[in-house]
Amino acid sequence: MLDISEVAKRSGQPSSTLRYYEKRGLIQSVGRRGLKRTFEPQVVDRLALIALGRAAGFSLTEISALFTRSDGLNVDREALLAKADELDKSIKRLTQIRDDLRSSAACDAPSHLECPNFRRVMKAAGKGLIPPLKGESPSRLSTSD
Amino acid sequence: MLDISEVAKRSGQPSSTLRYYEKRGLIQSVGRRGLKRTFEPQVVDRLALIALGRAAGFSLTEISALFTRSDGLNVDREALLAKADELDKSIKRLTQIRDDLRSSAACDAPSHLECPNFRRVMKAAGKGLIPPLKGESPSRLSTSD
DNA sequence: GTGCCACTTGAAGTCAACTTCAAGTCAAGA
DNA sequence: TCTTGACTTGAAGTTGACTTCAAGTGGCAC
Repeated sequence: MLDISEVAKRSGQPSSTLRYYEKRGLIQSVGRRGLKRTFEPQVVDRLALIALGRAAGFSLTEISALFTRSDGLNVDREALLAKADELDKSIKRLTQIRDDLRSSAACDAPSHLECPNFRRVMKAAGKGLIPPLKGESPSRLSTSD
Repeated sequence: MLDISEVAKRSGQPSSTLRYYEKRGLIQSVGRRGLKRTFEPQVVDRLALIALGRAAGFSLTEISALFTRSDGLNVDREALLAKADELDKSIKRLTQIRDDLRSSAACDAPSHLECPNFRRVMKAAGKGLIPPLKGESPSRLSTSD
């Protein structure tokens, strides 16, 4: 049995997060030693699973659903594949945007507005064909914080 | 000259967003017709530019900075390229996660925890080697809303 | 001239995933 | 025995990008 600080250490999550996850039903403590929560070592694997889900872009709500629909450690394979497909779409779109960004930068028209490529991109962006990545900027993705 | 609802129609952004953008200094109205803001048609291009930036993952603050550092329509090419590089990293990471997700789903070990691939993934995720895509889930990326 | 209705405002609310805070508790070491 | 300090709690705060709200205004059709 592990106490919360041990789980925090092993999972890399602060205990505030662990308490939050427990409140959300993502993990369970098995008892108390005095005031302190006690966790089974297994919870560390579960937290790794949650971290993977978050990395793949699952929301905590989606992750709960996965757990509910599964036996607790084995996750719905269908859902995994569906998420992989979603990621594929994201990747394609990001690739497109990246390329557009590069050709916009490379375009030597006097104004970006006169660059045919840029106009096309803007038209697409304006029409919502490139819906924004809401939330945190992807720069976060490349910083290991 | 366009009024706010015309700009909204042409840009696809609700007028609340336009007012918000103006407050943030991302766009400017040129006058009033009575109470109503008046915009130059050019603002539609600017909004398209903003939409592109958002799609590429720039925050509104970053976009302001780009405008400040540029002449208003031509954007800092360096910044564009830097963002493209950032997107490259994001894409690589998402690709990795996607593949991990697929091999986890395909793995026929009795438990995911016994799948060597899955264990590796979880270890990486747990160690923060795959920092989460915070904010909105990428599913948003594939829905054209 | 008068009523409609799209606009105006600042302030407050929303969402997700946490973090921070203030106040309290309790096992354990000196 | 008493202090220490890591834990506990619920509530409130944070961030970014907006949206929603309540109350007010004014051009324009009738």
